[in-house]
Amino acid sequence: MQLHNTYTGRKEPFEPLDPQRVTMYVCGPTVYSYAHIGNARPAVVFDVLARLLRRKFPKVVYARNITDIDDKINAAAAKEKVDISVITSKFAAAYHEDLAALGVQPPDFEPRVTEHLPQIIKMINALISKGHAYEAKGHVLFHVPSYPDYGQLSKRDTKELLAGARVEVAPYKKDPGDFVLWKPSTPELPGWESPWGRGRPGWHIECSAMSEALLGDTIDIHGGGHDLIFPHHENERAQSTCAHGGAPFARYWVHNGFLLMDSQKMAKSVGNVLLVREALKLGPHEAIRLALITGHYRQPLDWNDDVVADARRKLDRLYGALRDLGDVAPARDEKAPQAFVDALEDDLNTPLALAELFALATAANKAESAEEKAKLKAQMVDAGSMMGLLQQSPHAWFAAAGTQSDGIGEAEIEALIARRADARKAKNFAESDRIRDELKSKGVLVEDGKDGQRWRRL
RNA sequence: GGCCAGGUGGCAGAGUGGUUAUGCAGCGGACUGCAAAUCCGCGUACGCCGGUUCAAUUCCGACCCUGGCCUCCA
Repeated sequence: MQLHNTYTGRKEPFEPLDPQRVTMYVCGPTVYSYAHIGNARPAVVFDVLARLLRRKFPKVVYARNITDIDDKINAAAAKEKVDISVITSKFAAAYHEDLAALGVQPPDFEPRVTEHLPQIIKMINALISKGHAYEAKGHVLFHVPSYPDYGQLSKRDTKELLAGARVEVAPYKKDPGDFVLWKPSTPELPGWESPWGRGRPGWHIECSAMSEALLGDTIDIHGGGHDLIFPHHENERAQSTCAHGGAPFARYWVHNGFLLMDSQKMAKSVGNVLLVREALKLGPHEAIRLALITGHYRQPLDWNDDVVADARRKLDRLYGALRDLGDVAPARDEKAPQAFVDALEDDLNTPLALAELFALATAANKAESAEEKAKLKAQMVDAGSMMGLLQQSPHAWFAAAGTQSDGIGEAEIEALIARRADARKAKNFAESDRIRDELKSKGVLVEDGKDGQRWRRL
């Protein structure tokens, strides 16, 4: 299996430190608002990776944090005049709903910052005692020059790092690049007691501390969005490596590409933010998921109205093939074909894997023997499960996939189809076509097959 | 300005130093009462300019364009 490592800039053979146990940490959301479709991309991408790893290795420990201490959360709570836990529990629940709708399996651990203050404080203490951090005016700062390797992950030269920077340097910093591990809270802000007074952790230290607490000093895979490489992951790397006496932090750094909205950055200021819950209304949930993995995870993904429609038509074909296989029981012990697995194992090449899945669909459409059909059905369903697709019945897909819902029920559809079938038997094609048009006007397409009629919502 | 990622046929999107990606859309045929679905067949592609090579979309260099990051945005 190959995985692209941001650190080396290359695709490398993936071998976990412990062949029995793969550890993966992915940066999760800050829960101050609803997740947008760009937030969903890493969740889905690393879900596919986790599914693949679970097949290949005896044990996978996957942690994805929830950041529930943050200035944006504080701002949202202050605005609503509630405790931050009201905000964070609301949006954490919404996040779970959104991901569940996208077929994302829960990670093994979902650590929260509020539950790891002791570990965070302990790690900051370790950094101070090792000379990598210092206290200044109630803040604790990581001293970047104490870690000569700083900048290696993001390929940045620390000397030039601040040349074009857009922030003012706080006067208490020993070095302009030093970043906050702990900062003081004012009485009205949430805060936690620490050796440096009442305050709250910086953003980067939490991931280092939670990763250490759950997965150990060195983890196999650290994932997240491309935009997290700097400063977040660079800083995590510095913190963890220094706190652990030089032990490597993450062995493979994996980053998904950015999602663009109509070729533009998705941002509140542009007004083009698409929330996951809004996206889920654009089409079947499975189509939204597929749209997120239609391209390779490292490529930029340009979201627009067409990507969902496109994904839906792809699923129409795949489910159509499954439907045509009929009631045959999937063959036992028949798994996803090697070519499909190979595609995923080649740095999670979902587009190529998808092409293999379409090859199976074409073969299924041509299959004649029951044996062949049983085999292909099992292969398709198993391959689908590796990507979190094709896990519902074809009937459910075609009955629900429509967006032109006008409330016509299945019983009514079946009744009309029965009447139409009678008309066809009587060669009354005018009546047959009239009923077909009537159904179509209600968003239902009828298809005549050898064994009777089928229908789907448009 | 620095660093990173990308520019493939109508659209989406893989891949490769010389031979089919795949899907959607389109066209022709089969099938069908007509459709739909399905099957068969078809189409032109690799940003621009040089270089290496017998041969480059694929390697190298320059250039153009797009996007991201440059202290808390996945």
